[in-house]
Amino acid sequence: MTLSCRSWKLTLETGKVNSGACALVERGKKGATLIGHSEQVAVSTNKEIDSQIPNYPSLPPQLICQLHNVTMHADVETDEVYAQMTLQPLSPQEQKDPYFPNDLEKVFPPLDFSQQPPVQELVARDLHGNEWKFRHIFRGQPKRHLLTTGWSIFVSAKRLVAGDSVLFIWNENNQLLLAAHAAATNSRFTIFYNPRASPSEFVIPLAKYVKAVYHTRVSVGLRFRMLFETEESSVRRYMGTITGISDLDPARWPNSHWRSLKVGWDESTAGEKQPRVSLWEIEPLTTFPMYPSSFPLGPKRPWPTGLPFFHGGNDDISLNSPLMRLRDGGNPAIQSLNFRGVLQEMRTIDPTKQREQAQSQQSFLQATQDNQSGLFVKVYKSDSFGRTLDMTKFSSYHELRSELGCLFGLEGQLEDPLRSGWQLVFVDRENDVLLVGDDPWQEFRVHEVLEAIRVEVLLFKGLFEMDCLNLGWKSDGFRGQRQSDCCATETNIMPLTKVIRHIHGCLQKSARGKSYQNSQPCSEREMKANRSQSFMEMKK
Amino acid sequence: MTLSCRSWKLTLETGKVNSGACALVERGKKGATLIGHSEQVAVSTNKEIDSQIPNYPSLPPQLICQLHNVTMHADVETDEVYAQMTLQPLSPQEQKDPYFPNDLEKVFPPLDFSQQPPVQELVARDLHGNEWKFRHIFRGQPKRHLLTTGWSIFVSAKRLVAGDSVLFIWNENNQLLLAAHAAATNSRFTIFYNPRASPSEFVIPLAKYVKAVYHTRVSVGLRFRMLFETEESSVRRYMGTITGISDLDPARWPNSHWRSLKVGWDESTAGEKQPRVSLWEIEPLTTFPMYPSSFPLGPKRPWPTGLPFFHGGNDDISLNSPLMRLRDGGNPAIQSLNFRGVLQEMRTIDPTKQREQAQSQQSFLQATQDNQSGLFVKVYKSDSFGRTLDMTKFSSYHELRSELGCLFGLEGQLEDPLRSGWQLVFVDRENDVLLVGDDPWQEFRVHEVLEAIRVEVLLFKGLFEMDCLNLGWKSDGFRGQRQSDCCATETNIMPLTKVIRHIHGCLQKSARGKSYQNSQPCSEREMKANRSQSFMEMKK
DNA sequence: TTGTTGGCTTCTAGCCGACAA
DNA sequence: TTGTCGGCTAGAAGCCAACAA
Repeated sequence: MTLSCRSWKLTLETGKVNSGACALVERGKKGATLIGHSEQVAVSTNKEIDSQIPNYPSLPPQLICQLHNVTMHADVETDEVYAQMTLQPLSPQEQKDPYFPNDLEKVFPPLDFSQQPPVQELVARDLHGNEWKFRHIFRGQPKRHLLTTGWSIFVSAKRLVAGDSVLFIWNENNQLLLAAHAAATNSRFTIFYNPRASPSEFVIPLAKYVKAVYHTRVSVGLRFRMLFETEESSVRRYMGTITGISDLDPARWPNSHWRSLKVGWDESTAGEKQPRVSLWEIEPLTTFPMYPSSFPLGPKRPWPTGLPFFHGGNDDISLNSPLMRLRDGGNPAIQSLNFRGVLQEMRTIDPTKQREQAQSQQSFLQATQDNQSGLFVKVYKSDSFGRTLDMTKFSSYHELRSELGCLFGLEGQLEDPLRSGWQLVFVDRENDVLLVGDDPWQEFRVHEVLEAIRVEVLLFKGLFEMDCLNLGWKSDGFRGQRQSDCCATETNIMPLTKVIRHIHGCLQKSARGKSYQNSQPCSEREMKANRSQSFMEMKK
Repeated sequence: MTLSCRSWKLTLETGKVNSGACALVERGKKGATLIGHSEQVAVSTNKEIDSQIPNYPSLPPQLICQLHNVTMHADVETDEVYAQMTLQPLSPQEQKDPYFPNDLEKVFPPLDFSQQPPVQELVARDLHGNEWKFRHIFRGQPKRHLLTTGWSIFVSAKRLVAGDSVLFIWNENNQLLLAAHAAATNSRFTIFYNPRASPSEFVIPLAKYVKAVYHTRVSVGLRFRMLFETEESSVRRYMGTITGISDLDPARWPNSHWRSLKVGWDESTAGEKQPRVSLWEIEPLTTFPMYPSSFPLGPKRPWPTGLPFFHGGNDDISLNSPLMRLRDGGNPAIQSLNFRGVLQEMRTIDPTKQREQAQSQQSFLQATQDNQSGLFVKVYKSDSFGRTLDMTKFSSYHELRSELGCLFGLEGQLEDPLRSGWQLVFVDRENDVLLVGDDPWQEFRVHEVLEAIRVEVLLFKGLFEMDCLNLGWKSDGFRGQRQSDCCATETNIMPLTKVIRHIHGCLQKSARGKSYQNSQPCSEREMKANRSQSFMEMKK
């Protein structure tokens, strides 16, 4: 279940799961993978008791969860029906789903290989911002990454932050490198949902979410239909037009698809209808490019923006809109990237500055369009200052690359990105990172550059540490139980282009996957056996 | 500062304390001991961001804290001024205050003295309900109580629940035995207060609180004055009448004095005034029995109901009203007890049952009053079922005791409570536990029994383990620092009557007190010195 | 009465490559 | 490729009575 974690009232499950009527089975069967979103029940109902919503500062906008249980309740005072749901974040293994790429990115901070063996202190952070330190070492035969020290403290303290099975690892530049979904024991949480308090659909199947978010192109002006249940439980269709696309709460929950569409309704009677809806609630009237369901998965797949693994949600740079713009299929290169890590490394400008820049750039573009003298964009090299470039001067990618190479002292290197490591990319107004060169030049110049106001062309050479850490929980830390090292997969240091190809490759081998298994705690009995054995040996 | 912990927006203080203007200095100087209360800012302001209020299930309604810092801020959007306060729970030592009895009760679960030395696993719980296990042993020369094992885990994990410096220890009957206020390091927390959002005074001096709560008799019908600040910052008096006394939120915060008075206002212009106020906000017009300030503290002092140490707040039985009913002074016996531990041992009935019982009893009393045939009350012995008793049959306490002794097989024992350990008490509708026998019989029979609907007479023989545990924090758990045992004072096992006399004694020696000192963490330097020393010795 | 110390023991937690699945 | 094991070690954590304040 993917949760757009707006304002869940999270309560830790204290005991056994209740059984009861499952009113939400129609939308997603118990045990099925679902997507859920929430409103602030408290604010809507003005009920004191509902407003005790904890604030997890680093909670990402999406968590992939499984629905375990739904029970229905009625408010004693108002008789309003509400649902209680038990959710459990999915492990990476469980997230293997035809709709998602299987291989989630695996990232480590860079190791100093001059040491033998290479060791580092790995600092991870949980949803509450607590720091957890682990010793990360690269040793063994064959060589492997191990997290040794740190588990016992983490495990013994973990019960205090029950519900936390996610660790985030950041590098020194505050980039999110890794999110380790650990085993789901003790991580269930319960949600209370009052359907009257939230105008939008609350729980929907994951399939519906994925189809809407990744396989539907929406844009301002798009006409759509939307179903509403009437008071008499019958269904009616209302027509409307998309008037805007933006995060409902960009500051707190950037990248949440939850009610990201501003809409206008055709009928005046629909005046009370909510002014914002979610992608999956509407039926677009133009059947614009959607993936045919028979279409093979693989290269044509865009990088899934909504994945929780790249949205820590606790830094300043927001990905304003997560909507993927799909291109024509068949192109083997992945053209659209929305990779927070990349993004952050490329833009170390603080938000205020960024906003100012966007504004000045907007007026600048406005001006240039008025006098038709040129089409200026700013270009940046990742380690130097930006420059202004008139796009009308160029008639091909080659010319552009050549000029940029001169400007930044990278003569020739842009022509061979795979070897040089320098890759020309641009960031559109939706903060998607796109490779320069895949679209025909004219289309790129006119469409891509003109379309967006905040187009920026960037030169980028980034090193990325990849591969997903396979973190299982350690044993439960009971006395006498053994704490063994935790093994993790290898760190790959590679330039952006390789990252892209790597992602590409990952998408292709979608069906195959590694096994994510949690370490089994050693039983008390076994431990005792071990002890008496060594005792016997000593006596000999 | 005593906090009626309604719905603080608690945020952990991450860094240094801000300095700034202290607008609240008029009401309580920085550093002074104050009492604060809060409303749900979120509900009042309808602001989403304010409603993220964590729910601490076991947070008692009062915490005694000290105000460290107040800074004023203004909301960026609305320009509303709000205050940020840094609070710190007081240690037992710091709580020594002329208004409070100095000797807080010291309680341990019973030790099995057949073992030599007696050892037990002590389970404590913090405000979040997390369990902490310690090894409790009684050894040394002279014998003393020590908590040995358990500190390192607690200390290393404590950072996760910063702000928690209170541990509660319960016995197997779910009685609160002990609340250990540990040293305040790392336990500061910050409160944001929006005065516009809460109609009631937010921060008031502790003295004002104590005077209002413990030394003022209020009752329904009482006329009072109350000051209001007008828009022009001048002051006006409004008149009103108390129309009810009840907890604002009996379920979540029983025993909070926060806005416990329902009031009606005289002037129609006062219509917008809040319908509930707190005790300390009003000036009663009848100067009904209040302690003259020169009156010696001691025997006449009722057991302070509002003390945090007996209100864990996380069980089902609520002390519905905390208002003390004061009797005439000069009687050396403490007549009013509101001792959660006592109460719980005596009433193991679950709340639903209790409610049913109260209802049936109500109708029963109604019926008997109609036909005037008797005055029936239920009597209970702590280890057997209740029986119904007609109070009109008795003409003296002696007859009542005699009959009860027969009923429960305690012939003669009720006459000598100090020796037998059996004490006749009753619980009034405010759940106060009162000794039977201190009022004249007629007054008792008519006034006490008839006054309340839910009068219950109980026989009680309870063993209480007393004396306050002197728990200091261990050193901060840094590697290389020594974790030494924690010493605690002795366990006293005594019957209820002795408990009462003990409390009595405690109240008398109000000024004298034991020292509650926290253990000082061993410094890194000292530790190193120690090590090198022993290393040198080894070399010799 | 109680905090601290020295000296001691216990044993967790950690470390490591081997090995097998 | 990765989970677990045996064997090992360092050092934290614990234990205790003595002592001093």
